[in-house]
Parts: sequence; C-alpha cells; structure tokens
Amino acid sequence: MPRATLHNRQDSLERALNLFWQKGFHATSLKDIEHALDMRPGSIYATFGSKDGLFQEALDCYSARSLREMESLMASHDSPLTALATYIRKLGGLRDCEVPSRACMLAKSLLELGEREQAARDKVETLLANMEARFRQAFADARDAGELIDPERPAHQPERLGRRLQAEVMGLRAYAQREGESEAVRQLAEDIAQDIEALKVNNTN
Amino acid sequence: MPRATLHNRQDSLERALNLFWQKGFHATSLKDIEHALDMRPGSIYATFGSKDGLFQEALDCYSARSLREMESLMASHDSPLTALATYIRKLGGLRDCEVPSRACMLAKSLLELGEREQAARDKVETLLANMEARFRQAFADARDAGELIDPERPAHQPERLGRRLQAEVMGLRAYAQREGESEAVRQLAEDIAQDIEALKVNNTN
DNA sequence: GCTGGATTTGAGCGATCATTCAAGTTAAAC
DNA sequence: GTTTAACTTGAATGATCGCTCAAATCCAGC
Repeated sequence: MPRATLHNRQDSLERALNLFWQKGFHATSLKDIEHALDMRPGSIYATFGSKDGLFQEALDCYSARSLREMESLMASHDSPLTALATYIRKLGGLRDCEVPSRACMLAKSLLELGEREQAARDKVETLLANMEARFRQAFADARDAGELIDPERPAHQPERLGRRLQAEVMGLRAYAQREGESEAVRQLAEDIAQDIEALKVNNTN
Repeated sequence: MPRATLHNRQDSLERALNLFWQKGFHATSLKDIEHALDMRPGSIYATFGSKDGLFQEALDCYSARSLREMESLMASHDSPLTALATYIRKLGGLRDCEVPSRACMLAKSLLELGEREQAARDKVETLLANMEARFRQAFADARDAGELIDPERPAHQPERLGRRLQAEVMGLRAYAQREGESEAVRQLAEDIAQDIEALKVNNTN
C-alpha cells in the first residue's frame, strides 16, 4: 500500500463548501476549486469524481454541521421553544459574523440549481426535508412537554409550526444577505423569536 | 429614418425575464437568449449593451410588474391588512401556477449574484428596498386608519411589520420552490395570512 | 427607383469552461 | 535498494462562454 493521500478529505470538503456557499455552484469554477483546495484537476477528479460530486458532498457537510449545531442547542436548553427562540436570535447576529454567506446554503442552492443539476437538487430537497423534520420534532417535544399554549389550534400543530419555522429561517437569512443595517436583521430576528415564545404557556410577553 | 426596429423592446424584455427568472443569471447563456428572443447576438448587444445590461432591465421589468400588481391589490381592498392577507394567500397557490419560478426573482438574484455582478446586485438591493417600502406604507396606512390592534407595540411599528412581511414573502416563496405537496404551501401561506389578520382590531380569529 | 442610414446577421474572436490521461512522483512493503 | 501501486501532476481536449464587427438587409424619404 504505497503512498498515503496528501490531502485530508474532510478539510478539502470544508474548503469547497466555503467556496460554493459564497459563490454558488455555477459561479464557482474548477480554477477556484484548484486554488482553494491546493489540488490539481486530476487529484480533484480522482477524489470526488466531478464538480457536481464535490458539490453534493459539500452539501452533506453543510447539512451535517447545521444539524449538529441544532442538536447541541436543543440539548443545552430545557425548553424546546426557548431553544428555538435562541436559534433565531443567533441568526439575528449574522450580519456581524464572518461567514461565506449569510444565506442558507440549502436555500441558495434550491433557488439556483436547475434541471441540469437534478441529482444535486434532489439532495437539497432531502436535506431540507431533514431540517424541517428536526424543527417539527422540536415543536412536538414542546407539545408533549405541555409547553404549547394552544396545542389544539390547527396552526399550532408541530407539522405546521415546523414548516413555518423553516420558511422563516430561509426568509430571515435571505433578508440578512442584503446590505442594510445589521440592526434591522437583529430586530427582524427578535420579532420572529418573540412569536415563537408567544406559543409558550406562562409566557410573560 | 430608414428601417423600423423589428422587435418590440418590452416583449423582448418579458421573454428575457422569464428566462432569467427560471434559470438564473449564470445558467442562462447567450444561446438561450438568442433562441428566446429570436434575435442574433449583434441585435441583442446593439439593443441591450450586454448580458448584464439585459438582466438589469429584466429586473426592472419584474419589479415594476410586482409593484403594479401590489398597487392594484391594495386599491381593490378597503382594508390594507385584508389586502396583505389576500396577497399572501395568493402566493399560497403558487404551486399550481405556471410561472418561470415560484421563488421571488429578486430574492433569487440576491442570493446568486456575486461581486463580479456588482451593478446588478446594487439594482436588486434598490428594488428590494422599494418593495419593502411599499409593504411598510401599507402597514402605515393600516395604522393611520386605526386598523392596528396595538400600534404602540414595538414589533407592530410599520417599519418592523414591513420588514417582517418581506422576509416572510421571501421565505414562503423559497419554500414554494420545493417539490413537496402544494397543500403544504397553501397551509403555510394561510398561517402567515392569519398572523397578519391577527394584527387587526375586531378580528374574529 | 434610388439612396442613406438604421437595423440585423452570423461567422468568428479569445477566453474560459469542466474534464481527461499519460507521465511523473512518492512512500510503504519486502 | 528495489519494487510496486496509489497518488499527483499539468498540458491538452473539445465545448461553450460572452462578445465583436464587417457585411448584408431593409425601408422611409426624395
């Protein structure tokens, strides 16, 4: 078994993710990738198969990281609703963070990819569905813990709340992509967070 | 004054808009444009200057149309809040419409465009700000008409409600871009619409 | 019918695209 | 030290990119 691989796969994926996340799939050229990964075309193709394959693995990378952060946040709060409100408020600080893009990578890809990248599109759909399912689970946990103020109301069913939250996150992060004042994004996040807290019993707002 | 122009400018712009809206800026090639407009490169460049210039004019076209529809909707309702709720519910039917894309063209462009298309990005920012201003105005009208149930609440100031609505629309339409059941999009829109109606005095929900 | 200038054409520009592959390099195994 | 096979290289591929421009086309005005 001669010669160990020079590059760490996970590290390469993170670099590729940052690039795709910032520039999008179409605007990212193999030249960009070669430079970011410090790899030559042959190595890239030997390792990842194609630009599309690399992109899909980067998507997995992004999704896994997002779910991990979500899980960690949920674990550190007793109340699911408080955890979700915290999640949103953290997004309110996006404008001051150094990230490849303030927009959600999955939402960005969902809007960009066309029929010619069908496989990647399917992957995006799946990963978004996973994320939505995790949101739904959080609301179901809140309901089971008796935290929901009006669990009978149709709009307050976990399925609808989870869907709504996913849409709110996509909207908030798309809004954060704009070049306005960071305070506007913070206020927007605060308003959304308060709506989540308003679902809570014994809520003092 | 010899030879009248063969193609109608507005019609060409609409065709270009449909194309850009569906495929995005980068994925739309000049070949695509030549075919859609039934024009040869020389004519296209003589008329619109560049692919970027054509894109920006298409953006104007889209924005003007959106504002026009908005204006017409506002004019046909006595209550601004009811008009906005109607606006959202109409978006809930997006999955059953035949449109180039269910996503908002401005949001899609905001997420796609990079530094290399700075001029177009600036245009997107401006047009989004216009749209947000129109939403804000609608809420200000509601407040001035005594329609807002709690006009003193910070989160219910027109500035914040307008911002929030723009984010909700971007989120809803991004969600509608997914390939799920159209009923899910309809429910999501309904939940958002009801939150708008909940801002109203004498609201029966 | 002729003429002049606006409009349109389409071959072709250099650049860049994603991708391939034969050759070169490397280090573990013996 | 030699062998060996996995890994890496980078020039080259054909396709396609946005764009240009000289020539052809067209029609209002005379």
